[in-house]
Amino acid sequence: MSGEARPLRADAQRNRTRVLEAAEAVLARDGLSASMRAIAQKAGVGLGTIYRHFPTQEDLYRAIVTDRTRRLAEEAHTLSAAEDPGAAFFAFFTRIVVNAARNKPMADILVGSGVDPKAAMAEGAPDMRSAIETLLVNAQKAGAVRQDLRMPELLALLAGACLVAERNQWSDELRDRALGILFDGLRPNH
Amino acid sequence: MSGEARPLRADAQRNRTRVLEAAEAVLARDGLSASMRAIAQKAGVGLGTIYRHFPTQEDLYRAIVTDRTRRLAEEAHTLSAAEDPGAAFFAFFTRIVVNAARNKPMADILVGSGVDPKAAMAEGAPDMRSAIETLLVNAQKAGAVRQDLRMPELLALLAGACLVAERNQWSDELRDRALGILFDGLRPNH
DNA sequence: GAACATACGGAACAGTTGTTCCGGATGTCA
DNA sequence: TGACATCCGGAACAACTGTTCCGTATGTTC
Repeated sequence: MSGEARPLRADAQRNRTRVLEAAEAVLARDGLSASMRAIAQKAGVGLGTIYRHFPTQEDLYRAIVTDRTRRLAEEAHTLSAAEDPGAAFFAFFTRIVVNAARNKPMADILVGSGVDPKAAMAEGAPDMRSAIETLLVNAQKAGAVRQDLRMPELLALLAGACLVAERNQWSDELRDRALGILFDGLRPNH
Repeated sequence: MSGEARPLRADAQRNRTRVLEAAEAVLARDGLSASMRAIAQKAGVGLGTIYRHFPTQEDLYRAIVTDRTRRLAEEAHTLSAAEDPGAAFFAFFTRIVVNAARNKPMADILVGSGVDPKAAMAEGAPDMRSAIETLLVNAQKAGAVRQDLRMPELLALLAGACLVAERNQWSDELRDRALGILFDGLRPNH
């Protein structure tokens, strides 16, 4: 119902993207416990400026997380079109974990809309969920993933991998070793 | 060097265990973000009383976490004596995860003495680490666990499982499904 | 039961946090 | 350039946090 919003003033536009960038950096570093003051400082901006653009901390965080999530969901679609189903599935799993290592809040989204109020933060979450589900189903049809694997346990394992990744600074090698073992468990034929 | 400390006054002794019990309960519920006030209230005790017994929040938390850790390490020894190596290994893995679901800080210990200052909290951590290592080596000798599995990735996978367990209230069924898949990855012969 | 060390409770302090508010600066448009 | 809506900065507020302090109460000892 709200018509076309008049374009932002130039400085407002500039500050908005500054805040977004700073928030992304600080969130990546501190996770969901990042403070508004830290973001304001990083952005070289006053506190009021942040609140002018994002009425609430949650609004700001959601803007970022939703964006990340959507981008990942797109990647999933690209992958499932380009590669063979098995490779696409495992590649995307890895992609999410790598992403989580650099974006602390990622894992919290995946644990799902559990008890934690901050967990149900991303509007893009359902998109990503369905993207994952598509990859899973296709990989199973192709025989690259065990038939008895279902979404709940897949998400649980994915979330676990992300949670570890966001806490430790894994070497690439360790990450690959751990994921390799996990992937062996996901494959059929034991 | 400090000689025998005179026994605590009766009420002091009573309050000390009250605090410990309350802290355990609150820590299990709120994790490492539990507040001293919450613990004091749960214990039916003043704030000063807590600080008399535990000079610092970290001291209190460490007392509990260290105790838990030691008990788990003992369990590991018992298991490795009683059961066959493979069963002992997987049983203990499961045991830790179940424990983590009820004791929020557990997982944070396992991620190791990383960046997080609160992670290096438990003095019993090395004990548990070596307990796990023993179980692993024995299970490998018995051929129940793949030979190329080493401690770093094992701890990573274990930590991941614990982190998920402490966040979601898993049904027992989901937990078993997820662990089942993970265990398949840990076994030899693919 | 008196005397004394010990321990208790909770107000008070210092540091966070998210959020609000408003005087003053700044971009925009005639 | 002038006039005005828009936007900015950061002090101030309220609600938290861990921690300190001290008047009071309580257990212990003779």
